[in-house]
Amino acid sequence: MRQKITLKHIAKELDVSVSTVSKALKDSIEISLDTRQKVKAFAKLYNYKPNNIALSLKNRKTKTLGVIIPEIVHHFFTTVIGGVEKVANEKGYNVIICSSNNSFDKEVINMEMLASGSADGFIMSVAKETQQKKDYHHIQETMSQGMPVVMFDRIIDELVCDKIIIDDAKGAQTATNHLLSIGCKKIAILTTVDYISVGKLRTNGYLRALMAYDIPQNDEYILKIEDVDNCEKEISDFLKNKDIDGVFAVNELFAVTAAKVLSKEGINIPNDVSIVGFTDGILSKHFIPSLTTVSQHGEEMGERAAKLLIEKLESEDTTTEEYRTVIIDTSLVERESTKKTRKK
Amino acid sequence: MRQKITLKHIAKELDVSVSTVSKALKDSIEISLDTRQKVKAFAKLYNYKPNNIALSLKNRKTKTLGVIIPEIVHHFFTTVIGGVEKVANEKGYNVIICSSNNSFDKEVINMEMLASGSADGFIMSVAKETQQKKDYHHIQETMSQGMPVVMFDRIIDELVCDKIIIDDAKGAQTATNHLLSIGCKKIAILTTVDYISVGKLRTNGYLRALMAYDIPQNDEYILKIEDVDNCEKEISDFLKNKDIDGVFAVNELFAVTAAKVLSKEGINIPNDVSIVGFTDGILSKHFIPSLTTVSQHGEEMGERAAKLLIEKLESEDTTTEEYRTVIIDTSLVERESTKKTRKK
DNA sequence: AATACTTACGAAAACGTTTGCGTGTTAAAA
DNA sequence: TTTTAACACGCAAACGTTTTCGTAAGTATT
Repeated sequence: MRQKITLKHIAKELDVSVSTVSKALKDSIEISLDTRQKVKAFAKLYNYKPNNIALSLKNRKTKTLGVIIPEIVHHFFTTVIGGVEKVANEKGYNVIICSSNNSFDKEVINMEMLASGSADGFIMSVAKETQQKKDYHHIQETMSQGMPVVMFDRIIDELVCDKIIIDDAKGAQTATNHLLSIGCKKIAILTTVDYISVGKLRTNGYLRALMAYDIPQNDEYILKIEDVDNCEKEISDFLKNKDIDGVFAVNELFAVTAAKVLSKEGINIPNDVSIVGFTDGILSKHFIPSLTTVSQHGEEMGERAAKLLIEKLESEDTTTEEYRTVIIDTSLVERESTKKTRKK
Repeated sequence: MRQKITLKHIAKELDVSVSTVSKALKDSIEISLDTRQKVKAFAKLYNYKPNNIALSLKNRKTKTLGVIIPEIVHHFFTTVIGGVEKVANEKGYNVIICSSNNSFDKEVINMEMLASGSADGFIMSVAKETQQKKDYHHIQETMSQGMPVVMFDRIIDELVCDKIIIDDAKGAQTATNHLLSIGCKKIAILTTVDYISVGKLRTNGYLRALMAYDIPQNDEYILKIEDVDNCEKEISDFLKNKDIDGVFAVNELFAVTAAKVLSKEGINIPNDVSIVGFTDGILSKHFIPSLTTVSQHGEEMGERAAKLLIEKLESEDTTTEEYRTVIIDTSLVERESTKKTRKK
């Protein structure tokens, strides 16, 4: 088993010093052409690759981006990661992904692990538990150590850092507006409990849209779901015999579940009830009927986040603290779960 | 902006040597109780965390597992990652995930990057392109440098290393058998082109099942799909007016697409045609009708792979080369897309 | 022949750890 | 009082790089 080859090995073999080898490999004019060629040939032959760890230590930067997300088995988040990877690779950065599994403790552990030398900066979306506890010491800690953090999607308002978000309220408003514009009057919303920031914002958008149409808020039409894993029963109970003609769901799962339970009761989608979801994932696309939904452009989020982070990392330590919040436009993807717009 | 604190800082502040600090933090009896306490208090106050990079360099191991997968936006692969992360974290390992995007070049780049110091070993499933090119030099190279590699799902038979697979042929045979057992006689298969190893294996399983029932192979019933992104048209053309009563699809997308085009033609599932898919993902679960499918137990694969890799990493360099191939059992998840078994 | 440049290379420090070994101080034993 | 042992700590090397600086030899200039 051939060992990994180092500068030292090459140096010994060629009977020159380590520094000569290093310089030769970088084509330094300090070294004679003859020696340079010899060294390079040897290095190539033995497939020499500089050791990243040693470089990181020396340069005090790792050229890797730490990504912390709440779930790894999740279409939206992986889309974002795709975007991050894309620009990271373009710019010669590595990406380390850790999932917190929505656990506060694991988020802290992962962050500390990555912060102690493994990554130069962070792209993150916080865990549910973190949002509940409102304990952000780990994030503040790493920021105060000079490591930039870019938050996306599930962000923390109180934290001063770069942020990439969509206008959740506006997206929800657009979605609800669409339902209203095709003639829906009695629109239910399937949302999450309030401590999930995006859930709350989307609920606000829904309410705003209603208000603009002079429709009063009716709590009978609002379902806040805590236990996502058992949402089917909750949604079924909620929707049963309810006099509605539209449903806005704050995520994909709620949307298809609604479609499912309504279909089961013989209600036709979209003729009897129109449905709009949030997040343009696999389910929305392939479900029958395919779902009209608000696309969050996850990949773009990832790209922007990575760009922002790398920019920050490479700006020569200007201590000019300046933080940006970029808002990615959502777009409504119209499909079969809503009636066609009448007027056009 | 407080800088990251190092042993040197502590040493200077407390007017002792770096080695004393290091030893004190490890509670070495070489250091007086008094000093130990002072150092530890100080370290705690300033939240000292040893620098991973320096440790990696010193110990010549990173305590990091490199994971390379063909796609990151993919339910099955993320499930596997979930399993890997789980046991890695339990055992104090970090995980770096890179996606090759099914590109050979990117796979090579990622592997070399991780191999040059960032990871101690690999868990990987190779890119489509790699399977086509049959160029495995990068994998062989890293193995010959003493870094263990565990392959899963899309493995390379020619490579001598640990492997975690499912018995694709057997899973496919079980699936086809199930169709046969509920009375299907004319079973089509929707599969991939042959260079995708799992596709080929699953096709073999399908044929074996048919053979056992004395049904001759009929190429009219076999569709090999190259362009996954445009499979709908291909499947639609293939299925149109075909006299079949069962479909076996080698992945989720083919299965739902089949269900979709059949439904559109007014064919009832499962009464007219039963469908069995492969991979138990979101789609199979939530589609209407929900799909009977072969579950690959991705998380378990990930767990086993991580365990195997860590074992290898921690076995004291016994040069006793010994490689294992573990076969994870598949299971058939019966849902609505197949008729109920008659006999019981 | 004396001086001044080139040329081509090596030594050493630095990044942050850990650890074996050496050593000065003090206290105990002879 | 001298020898010995225990104690508490520092030195230095090592991991693999890069880079600044120093310098020996050779070449060119006067």
